[in-house]
Amino acid sequence: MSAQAARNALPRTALDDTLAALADPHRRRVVDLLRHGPRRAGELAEAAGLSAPAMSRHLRSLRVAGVIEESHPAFDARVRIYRLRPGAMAGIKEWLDETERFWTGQLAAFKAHLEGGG
Amino acid sequence: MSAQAARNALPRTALDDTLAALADPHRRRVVDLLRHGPRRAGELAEAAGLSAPAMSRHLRSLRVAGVIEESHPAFDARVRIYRLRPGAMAGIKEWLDETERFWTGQLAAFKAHLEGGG
DNA sequence: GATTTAATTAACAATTGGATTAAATATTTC
DNA sequence: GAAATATTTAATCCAATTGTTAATTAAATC
Repeated sequence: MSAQAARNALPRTALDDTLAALADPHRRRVVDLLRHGPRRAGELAEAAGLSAPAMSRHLRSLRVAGVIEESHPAFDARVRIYRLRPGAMAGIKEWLDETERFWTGQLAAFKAHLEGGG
Repeated sequence: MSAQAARNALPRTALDDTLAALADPHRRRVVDLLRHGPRRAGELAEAAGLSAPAMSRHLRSLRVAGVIEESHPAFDARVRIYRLRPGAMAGIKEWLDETERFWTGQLAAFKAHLEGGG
C-alpha cells in the first residue's frame, strides 16, 4: 500500500512541470534551438545528437509542460513542426520575481532592525 | 558500463542543478518559507510536513544547487539555519530573459516578413 | 500500390530520485 | 558523564525518467 509515499503527496503544479521540463540539458537545448524559429522534430533530433524516439519523448515533455507547441505543415503532413509557446515561462518568472521581492524586502527589514535596535 | 547511457551525456550545468532543485514542490515550498527569513531545518521539516531525513536531503539538494546556504548559530551549535542565497536564481532569470528576447525578436522578424513579402 | 520517409509509440533495461526506518554525530542540559 | 535534542548519513524500497531497438502509423513518391 505504500502508505508513507502517499502521505505527503504535494500536488504537482504547472510550475513543477515547467521547471522539470527545463531542468534537462537536452530539453533546454531544444528551447535554445527554437529561440531562433520553429524547427522540425528531425532537425531538433539531429542538432541535439539524439535518436528520433528520444527526441520525440523530450518534445512530448515540453509540450505537456506547455513550453512548446506542435503543428503539421500543409506541404507535408508527416512532418511535425515545433515552436516555443508564448508566455510559457511567465509562471516561472513570476515566481522568481516574487521570491526576489520578498527576500530583498526581508533583507531591508533586517538592515533596518540592525540600524534601529542594534 | 551501460554504453548507451554514456553515449549522449550532455554535461550537467549549474543551470540544470538550479532548475532541478526548484522543480520539486517540497523544495519550492522551502524556498517560499525562506522568503520571509532564515529558518531552522526542523522548522522547515515541520512546516512542510516532511520527516527530518527527507527534509535534510531536500536541503542538501538546494544547497548544492546554490539556492540556499547553511549556518550554525552561536547559541546552539546543533541547530542549522538555512537562508536564501542572494543571486541564486540569477542564472535562471538570465536564461529566461534571453529566451524571451530571441523569441520575440524572431516573432517580429516573422511579422515583418509577412508584411513585406506578402 | 509498393517503397521510402517522418515521426511516434511500445517494450525493455538502467539510472535516478525521493521516502522510510535505523544508526550515527554532535551538542546541550541535568 | 548520562540522557535528551537537532540534524545528518546509511540502507533499502518503490516510482519515475531516459535511452535503446523494434514495431507502428501515416503520408509522400515513384
